[in-house]
Amino acid sequence: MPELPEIEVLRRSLVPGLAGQRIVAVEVANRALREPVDGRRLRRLLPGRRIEGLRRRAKYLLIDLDGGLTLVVHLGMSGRLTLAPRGAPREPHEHVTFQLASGRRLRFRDPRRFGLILLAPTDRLASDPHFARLGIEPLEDGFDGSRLAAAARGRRGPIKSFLMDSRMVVGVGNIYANEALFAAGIHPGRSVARLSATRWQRLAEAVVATLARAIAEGGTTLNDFADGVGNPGEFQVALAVYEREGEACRRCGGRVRRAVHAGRSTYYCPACQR
DNA sequence: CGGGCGGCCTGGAGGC
DNA sequence: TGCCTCCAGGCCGCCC
Repeated sequence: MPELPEIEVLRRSLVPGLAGQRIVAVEVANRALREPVDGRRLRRLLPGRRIEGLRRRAKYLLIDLDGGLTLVVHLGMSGRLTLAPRGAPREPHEHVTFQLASGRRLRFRDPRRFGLILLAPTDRLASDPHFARLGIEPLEDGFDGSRLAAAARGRRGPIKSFLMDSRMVVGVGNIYANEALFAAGIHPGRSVARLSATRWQRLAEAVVATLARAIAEGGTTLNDFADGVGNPGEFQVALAVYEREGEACRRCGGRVRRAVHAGRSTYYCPACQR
């Protein structure tokens, strides 16, 4: 489901129901996520804590708690984090549930269990192994073509793989890499070693514009994405190339093509992207 | 060293 | 209808 826009949409949707709330209990029904959930630690450290705010880093949602702790949630491919009303029945694949003082519950569901839940001291997040090697945040000040070009110096390989490499740029997954490259008019297979400064800049601007528009549209709902209160996104209707193999390019009318880079589907218009 | 690929899991879609 | 294969929005680690 979730790339940067979906996590940002989720974050915003959860603020009203979570900010200032106290966690009163934690249940772990299934600890087998990408890394085992430390249920004992969660139950020992979370009850009684107040949620001070929600942040996002890359595709991680950061729930800051009083006492200097941060609850880190990653949705993987199929994770969902939603607020359920008091008394709502447990749902399938609901692996971790946080009971709130308001009576609502924050529940984490994840059929494929590629997600992640962990607790870390807020002031040590940056050096946590999950965060230490993350690259540039594309929606922060200073993100531009020259920073992208600098990160790519000495590297080889297709620009699409570079865009999706979280050590270089964070938050851009398969959907938005495809869409941003289309918006920039750059062929996804083009080597990072053969991109002019002008095109690096165009790409940076396309990444920002694509992510910002997707956030404004509430994210992309292909199968099952919904924000923290159940609203689906609308950006899927604006997708220019993703999952549109054989359909008409919205710009030139030619056929959208599919290829594979690093084992992932790549969609592009061979006429518009060079 | 950096890039590419398989594997982790389950469910849904499509083919036969 | 039912079974089988393939594929999926992320990420890590192994291999070359």
